[in-house]
Amino acid sequence: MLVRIVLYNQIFRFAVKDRKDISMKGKITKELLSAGEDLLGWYEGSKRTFPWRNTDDPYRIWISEVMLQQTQTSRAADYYLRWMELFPTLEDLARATEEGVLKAWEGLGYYGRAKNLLRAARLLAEEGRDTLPSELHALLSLPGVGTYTAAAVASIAFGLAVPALDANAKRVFARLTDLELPVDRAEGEEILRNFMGGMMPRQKPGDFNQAVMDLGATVCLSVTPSCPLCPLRKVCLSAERKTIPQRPVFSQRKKSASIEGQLWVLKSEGMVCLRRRPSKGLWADFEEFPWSAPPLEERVLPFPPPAPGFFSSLGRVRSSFTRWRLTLEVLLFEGKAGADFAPSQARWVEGRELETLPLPGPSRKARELLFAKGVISVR
DNA sequence: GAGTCGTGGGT
DNA sequence: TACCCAAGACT
Repeated sequence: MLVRIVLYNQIFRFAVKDRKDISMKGKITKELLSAGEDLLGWYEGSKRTFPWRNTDDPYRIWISEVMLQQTQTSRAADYYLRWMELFPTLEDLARATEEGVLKAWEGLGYYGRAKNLLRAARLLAEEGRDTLPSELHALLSLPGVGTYTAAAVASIAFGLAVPALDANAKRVFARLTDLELPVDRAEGEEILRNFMGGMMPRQKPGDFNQAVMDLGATVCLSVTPSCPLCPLRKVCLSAERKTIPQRPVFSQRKKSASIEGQLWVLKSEGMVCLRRRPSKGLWADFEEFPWSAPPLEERVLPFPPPAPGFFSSLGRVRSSFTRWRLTLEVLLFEGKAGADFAPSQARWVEGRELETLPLPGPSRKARELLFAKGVISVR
């Protein structure tokens, strides 16, 4: 709760206070404020079109913002449209099942987001609400809503003047201020959030936040920025000093490691064998084909591995998360359950059930292999 | 603060 | 191929 209050104070300053206390090596000047207006003008002519920009429904904006956490817009669009057909309102979502929500989220990653959406919808429904609250602190109290998402929803759906500091905004303002501090640490973030909040025009905060993101996604690119096209080039300290390629600065990038292993598809009379994952950690609560990739995951398999000679390889599937790059060989065992293999802590499901079951990445790709190779015939 | 949590496209 | 990284939140 304390954390929530601190976050709340961090972004709430800009909803109530003036353009003071900008802890930049410079201040919010008239030129900068004017540039902010220029950016709004640029946005009017250059903004991207997305399905979530056709609405002012706070529920829809909330869903889109959560889907877009660490996710590129091009991937979220289809999921958003499908989600709105399945769960068009907050009440619909509150009545949904977790399996239904996870199935709708399947393939989008960070599945805690979907679980949190459901939790939040149920919490709000219990309070008798039919839409999102408009107060910043109430938004922040929802599971899965942090500083960025609260500010985005508050500004876009409710017109509150709070800066939504996402990765795009960090890049844009780290360059504008030529910030040498890392943008993934509290000190750097605080400076950038102050700067952005100070520069933000008070009349269209939602448009301003989205303008910054669009600028970061189409002009102020990470590797190949188009500075000549930038409406902020005249006030960009980094462009002036030719430090664009060095901005923004990140504190640490951890290296990743490759791991190889095997994934087993046990098939017996049209049925396949799945196990359930633990309720915490990676792919929590999902069912999946059993796999092993020591030393990353040395879990007890639900069966003694079948004798060699009865299997065929269907190909490889890849998946990466945190600092691991996982490659699994998909091995198919066809035989008779009980005789050729005897799973213990697993369940058998009909092949066609795989379609409706939410599966984690490797199992999802293995399922596609099964369908593609006609091992299981549905569709 | 540092780790964890997914995925697929871009270079 | 082997990286990088994107509309972050949580523990």
